[in-house]
Amino acid sequence: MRTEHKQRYERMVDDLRQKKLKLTPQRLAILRLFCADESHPTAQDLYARLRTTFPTMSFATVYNTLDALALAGLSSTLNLGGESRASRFDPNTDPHHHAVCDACGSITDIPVATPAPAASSRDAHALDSAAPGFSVRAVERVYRGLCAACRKKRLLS
Amino acid sequence: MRTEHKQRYERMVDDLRQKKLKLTPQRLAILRLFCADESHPTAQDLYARLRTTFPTMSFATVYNTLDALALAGLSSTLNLGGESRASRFDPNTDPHHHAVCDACGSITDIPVATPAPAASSRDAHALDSAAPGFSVRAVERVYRGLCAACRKKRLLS
DNA sequence: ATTGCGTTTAGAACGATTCTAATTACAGTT
DNA sequence: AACTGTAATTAGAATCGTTCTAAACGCAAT
Ligand SMILES: [Mn+2]
Ligand SMILES: [Mn+2]
Ligand SMILES: [Zn+2]
Ligand SMILES: [Zn+2]
Repeated sequence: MRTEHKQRYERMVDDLRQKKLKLTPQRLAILRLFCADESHPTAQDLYARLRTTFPTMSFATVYNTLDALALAGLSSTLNLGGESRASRFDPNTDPHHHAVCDACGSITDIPVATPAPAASSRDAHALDSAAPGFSVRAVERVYRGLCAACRKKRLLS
Repeated sequence: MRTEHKQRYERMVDDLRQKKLKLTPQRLAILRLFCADESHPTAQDLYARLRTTFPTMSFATVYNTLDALALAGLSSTLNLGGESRASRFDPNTDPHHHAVCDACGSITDIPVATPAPAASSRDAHALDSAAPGFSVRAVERVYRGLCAACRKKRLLS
């Protein structure tokens, strides 16, 4: 998986260059951290980690850089509610779903299963009768429940 | 559909009574408005409408009442991001999905299609290999795209 | 009618995000 | 290597949505 992250980083840097955006040390530091982060971090998460090696880093810069990536389609934003209402940022551009643990809040990527034609036509029908003429651009799916670790903990108590 | 809303209202009032919560005029006004609202209103939306007929109503009361309903499982909360980051409240307790318009932000309920066993087992497998041991409590699905009205507008321009 | 305690209220506090205006520094030019 | 235009960074203020607080109120049981 290291190569995958490397590729992500390259794509991000290329995009900044191509858009004539400046390759500042702040941006590169954010990119290095973000491209390898599977945890769906909040802006706070990233800021806190960046601060240790980059004490002058500002919040606005974190948000600005994530915005630039989002504009390029290289990052997306998740709003999952729950404890903290903070947005979570996702460097994984492959279409995928999310499993969110009710107890610990961990977010896991779930690759999309190629859907059976019968099922997807049934879904399409349900959609079309409830929202006629709606044209779908994307479908998001969130599984809510308990991750393996939290389920184990719950059984012990 | 009027009867359905009436039933919702009755269930909400019954629940307050059963929980020994007081049937204040504020709560009843919120319930009357909310039980018949298919638009997934924000707290602001409800507050603004309540204020016209109930000028002393406070924000805290709106939130408190929605919390009480949520605790009873009679209301749920949606965090869809986008323009406003405000939570949307949903009095529809049937399991259902949502179609959200990118342009106008409208949210439409989509009943769940009874899934084909083949498809759901494929999904289960994808979930289990990416998040082994995760126990699912609920699945949320959001269709993003353009509603019929906004698509029409887009074609004209 | 009395009264206790749950409820409402206005406004302050809070967390997350965006904006502002002054400073800094990248990258292209000389 | 120095210069320079302009984009980016910074700290802090502002804003938005939501929750908290403490005092006043009023439902409902007696
Ligand atoms: Mn993800
Ligand atoms: Mn709904
Ligand atoms: Zn967990
Ligand atoms: Zn629309």
